[in-house]
Amino acid sequence: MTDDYVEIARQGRLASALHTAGYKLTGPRLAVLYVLEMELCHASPQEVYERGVAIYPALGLSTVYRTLDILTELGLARPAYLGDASQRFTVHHDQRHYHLVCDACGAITDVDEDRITELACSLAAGLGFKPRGQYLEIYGLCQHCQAQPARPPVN
Amino acid sequence: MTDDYVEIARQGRLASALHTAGYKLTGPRLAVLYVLEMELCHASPQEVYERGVAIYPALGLSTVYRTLDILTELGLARPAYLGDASQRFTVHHDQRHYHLVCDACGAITDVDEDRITELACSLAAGLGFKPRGQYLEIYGLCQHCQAQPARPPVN
DNA sequence: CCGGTAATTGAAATTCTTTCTCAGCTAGAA
DNA sequence: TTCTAGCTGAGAAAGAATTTCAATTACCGG
Ligand SMILES: [Zn+2]
Ligand SMILES: [Zn+2]
Ligand SMILES: [Zn+2]
Ligand SMILES: [Zn+2]
Repeated sequence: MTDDYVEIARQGRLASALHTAGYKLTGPRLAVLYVLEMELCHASPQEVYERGVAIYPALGLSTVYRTLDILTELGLARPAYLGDASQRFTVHHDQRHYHLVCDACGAITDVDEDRITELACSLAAGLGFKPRGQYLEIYGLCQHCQAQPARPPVN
Repeated sequence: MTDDYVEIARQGRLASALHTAGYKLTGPRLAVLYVLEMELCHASPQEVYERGVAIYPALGLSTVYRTLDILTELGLARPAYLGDASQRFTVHHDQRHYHLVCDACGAITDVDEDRITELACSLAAGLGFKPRGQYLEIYGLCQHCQAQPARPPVN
């Protein structure tokens, strides 16, 4: 029923990583993981909290922050500024993660491109730097906003 | 004497851009520009403020924020999270800007690499995205910290 | 060189975000 | 079922960023 999220989240990639690392899979935590995995992959703690409360009403904001911290520590999320230049966003990641961020509507498109990965790695190696993860953000106008003369389609 | 900063800052790239855009070149503002241009290219507003006060004692923190906002608006700086995952950093930029960020000591190394630029542009173009600027962050361990077993050399 | 004026300023208040503390609760191993 | 280390939410606190406002100032035009 309304608790479906527990089973779904429990089977997810994030939950399994937390479990492997020795963290308990509690209700509040699973709600946060569910939100991150099924609803928002690019979100501020506040947004995660708002969605999470809808799923698990007793959820506290502290738990959202704590869970995001754990995910970051495990390399499953990272803090980033995407566009709005002020809110703290945390996003899923896989050691490498490339974004197209629209200046006009804020839309974020994930891109996967091995060539960038290779190039970045060889570049780092050439400078004696041992890379752990890499993130590229390309800002500009999405296809939709290039046509539109004016403002945001969403929000 | 102690006012050298005014002339130096006034002749800088940032001041000239602000002037062109119609902003006044005031003492406090020039102090901030001086700091950004001559002392810190990757800094938090707080750090900019601290250095700025040394140059222009009456400087207010609000002015630092306001100046950083203007620079961002003009595309001369950008907000970013680099490493510490919590402080707001603003950095200079030139439409493209690539960083090596050390997980251990926090050192930030600028890298310029045309191949990345080309690759990113062609990638974006292929997806109908019109790029304006691009930023790559590679996290990992700098040469120094690969050797060291433990903690930060700086700070 | 000298006003006049709109832009800019710092301080303080305010708001927003993040972290900390702590007493009670709970997942999960045994 | 029991036990306990780990986890929880609430509220307090700390930190960052923004807003407000009366006083000041850059700089254009005269
Ligand atoms: Zn768009
Ligand atoms: Zn993404
Ligand atoms: Zn280092
Ligand atoms: Zn840089």
